[in-house]
Amino acid sequence: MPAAPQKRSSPSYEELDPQIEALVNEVIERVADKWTMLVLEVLDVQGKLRFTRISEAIPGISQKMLTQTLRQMERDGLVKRTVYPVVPPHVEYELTEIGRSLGEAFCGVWLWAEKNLKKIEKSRAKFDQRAAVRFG
Amino acid sequence: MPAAPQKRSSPSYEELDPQIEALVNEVIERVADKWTMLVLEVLDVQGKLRFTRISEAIPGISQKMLTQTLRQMERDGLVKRTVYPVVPPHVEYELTEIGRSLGEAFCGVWLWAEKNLKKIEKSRAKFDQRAAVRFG
DNA sequence: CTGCATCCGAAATGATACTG
DNA sequence: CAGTATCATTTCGGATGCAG
Repeated sequence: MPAAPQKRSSPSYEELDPQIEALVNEVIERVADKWTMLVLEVLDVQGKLRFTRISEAIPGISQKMLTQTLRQMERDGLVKRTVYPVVPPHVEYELTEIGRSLGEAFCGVWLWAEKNLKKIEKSRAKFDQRAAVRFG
Repeated sequence: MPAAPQKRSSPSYEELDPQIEALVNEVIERVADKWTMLVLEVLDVQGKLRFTRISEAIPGISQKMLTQTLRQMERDGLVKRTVYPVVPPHVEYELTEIGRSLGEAFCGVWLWAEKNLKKIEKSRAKFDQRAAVRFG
């Protein structure tokens, strides 16, 4: 998509080839996943952890989703998986360098969410109220 | 939801009540949505736009998803919707102050993705190769 | 032009049972 | 303990038709 070259009043993201941009979008979609972010935070905060510890730290997650998420993160190089060949199995997960840097990058969003939580809730309440009025 | 208060050993993002944290997570999940981010970027770059313009700027999106996304963003106070009572209808969308600040917050993630794209692809290739070997 | 309602198939996720 | 496999369910998303 040749997207007519456009002036950006305030270049906040950078100009990119459409192709690169698509790839970046894809990466972000993957990484901005709900569980991925929670796992990221847990590992960032608590360091090296076993499978069960992580699942305990993330209340709603199923073992299926945790496995899946950890695999993806491992594949993307965000997480390092260490298996100790003992019985019963002992597996540890920890963030890699890239993983930690992603944590930092997300920090901005985290802070934003924290900071704007009240405003958002207020906005929602207002919106819902207006909607309710409309339908009597 | 009384959610048993939990101890956190080493807070990296800020110590938060589990309740606040849950809300923050919820906000992030909402906001980290695929279409939301694309709409966010388009409006950030191009400013005030009509419905059809936005849909043109985001190749894969269906009208349903665009409507849905814009509604959510409006509800969260990220987007301002202006209706000109003319016929045919004329509706314009633009980011609010909060919306723009979210754009900035996400900028870090965007840059991260751009910067680490290569590493991620390399990591994936390696991972997939190992997996392939495992299964002959 | 904008956008809501509905139907339908596809994909994501959860619950459960089982294995090394 | 750390998964895999399977099945049931929910959710998502696209297509279509209609309305203000």
